Amino acid sequence: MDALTINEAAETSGWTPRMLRYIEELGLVEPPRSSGGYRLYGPGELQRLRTLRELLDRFDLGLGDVGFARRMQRDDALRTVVEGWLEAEPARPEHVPADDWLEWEQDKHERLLAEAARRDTTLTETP
Amino acid sequence: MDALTINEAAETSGWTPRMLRYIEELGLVEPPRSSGGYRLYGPGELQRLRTLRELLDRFDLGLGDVGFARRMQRDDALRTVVEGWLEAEPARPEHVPADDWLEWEQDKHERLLAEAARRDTTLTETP
DNA sequence: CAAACCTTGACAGAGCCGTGGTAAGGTTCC
DNA sequence: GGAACCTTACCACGGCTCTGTCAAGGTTTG
Repeated sequence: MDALTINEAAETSGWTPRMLRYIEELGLVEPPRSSGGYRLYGPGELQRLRTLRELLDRFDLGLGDVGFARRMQRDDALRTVVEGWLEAEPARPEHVPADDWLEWEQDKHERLLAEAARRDTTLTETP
Repeated sequence: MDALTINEAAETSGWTPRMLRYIEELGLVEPPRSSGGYRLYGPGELQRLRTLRELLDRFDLGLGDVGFARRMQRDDALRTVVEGWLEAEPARPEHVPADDWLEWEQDKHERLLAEAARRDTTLTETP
């Protein structure tokens, strides 16, 4: 019986029960449930909750930030497109004529977005 | 003279001038400046601004989300720790006794946070 | 079975985010 | 040199995030 109920978990982790429910809603820490529906926080969940707090304090993040990171990690299309966009940031290479560069950029993003679209439809189209 | 000034760039990109300044503030699109301080949007910046809009619409993101992704990409310590935290999420492996698993988890996070600290101090301590 | 706990759902407020506007002043260029 | 543009720096406001609290009802356990 080393699983804590929500109020106990709140006390040991430093979060409030309300926040524990919110954190679960964001998909960050999702404890298993008892047969009656009670959340059961085991050592793993408690550890995650403590390190989560450290993470937020240390880097001044919000729960939403970590939630977004989680989403990026799970959604291949999202991650690919965002990373593609960010990678295109560096200054224009001087050795490539501006026109060609633009064309290359456009092509690249079209490819990325097209790929994302393909995955979307692959996932959603179920006739 | 194929560099547009902020109002022209706003018109062609669909953003408002106010938003272009905000986007720059977030570090997402930082156009070079004229000698007098005017922002100069070249083809590359315009392309980035258009794809940024697409990106936000397509995945229902906020500018803050992309800003956070950018921060993660540039800050090694941040990326390492966040990814480490997220990777620890999967369910407890059944074949590892709970106590050992917890210990392993703690060690892992301590290592990650310690590494982050080391990088911080390496960067900030300049006696 | 009853006390003490848990559940979901709703409302509520403080604070931040995205956005617009405006003012005071500098730059460009005809 | 002056019209038209740009700069930064503020104030403002609707909406969303985070957090608390309460209500109505189900679960656990002595």
